Amino acid sequence: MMVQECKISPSDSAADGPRVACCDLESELSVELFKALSEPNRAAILGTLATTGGQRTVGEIAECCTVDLSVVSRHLAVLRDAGILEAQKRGREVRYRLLVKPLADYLRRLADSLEACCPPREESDT
Amino acid sequence: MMVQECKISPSDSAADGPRVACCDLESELSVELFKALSEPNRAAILGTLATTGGQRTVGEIAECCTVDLSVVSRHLAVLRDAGILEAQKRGREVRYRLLVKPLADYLRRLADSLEACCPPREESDT
DNA sequence: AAGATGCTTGCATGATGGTGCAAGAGTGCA
DNA sequence: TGCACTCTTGCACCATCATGCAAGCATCTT
Repeated sequence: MMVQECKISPSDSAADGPRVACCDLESELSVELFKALSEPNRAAILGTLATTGGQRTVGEIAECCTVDLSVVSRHLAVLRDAGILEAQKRGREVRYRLLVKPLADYLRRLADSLEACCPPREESDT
Repeated sequence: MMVQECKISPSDSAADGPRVACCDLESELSVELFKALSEPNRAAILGTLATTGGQRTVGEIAECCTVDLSVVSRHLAVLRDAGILEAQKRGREVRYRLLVKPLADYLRRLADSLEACCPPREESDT
């Protein structure tokens, strides 16, 4: 709740090239990130920030769900601490922005790690 | 807990080609999948199944964490209902297998949907 | 048939987490 | 300085969930 650092590790795979070792998987698995995405209202918030794009104030974001604004504020903090959102204070307002690239990169890196561990078997994997 | 169907929708993006619409994002966001991955022991189970590869019995999988075997059995059911694992009963044993390809495809599809909504801005996204 | 093995399920318990309300902190305006 | 506005935080409540133990179910062995 208090940690500011980005929980999604910077895409070192890009620096190291496309090679992904098998043992990387467990370290890649960000339980906190998944936990952040595992709540319906937080998913709605993420969807809102993705579709509207750019920065949005807490009040604007809160329109996407029926819960109290304080609840939305807390959800935003969770997403921010997970490294998915970035907060920027301007005057009284706090504008949140979805960190699209880091999140998308993380998802792809995780997919790569998975398949690096277990090469897909076309005949059995559905 | 009881549902057998795969919660990860079959990769229709592959059928429709690389085009991903923005409004797809919310439907792509599988809260149940993320919830399944948001528990440390389940993440360990997934890591074990990924690194060892192939099918593993419940007893074998249970060695990866310190909790009771019944707990592991329940975690496996959650992962199976989320569409990540496949169970196959053989005699007394039940062998679980990680569905690598569907999971990896889902993660990449989600990444594509995200960037389809919000084209990455190189100057601001870290 | 009887017992052993492998796994699942019912039940109770403790921990975690989402929620609303009220209060607080920070900022802008008159 | 006082007030309105925006957001965060403390607190209490309730729901969900992870866990261990015991019992149950299915299968294999003798």
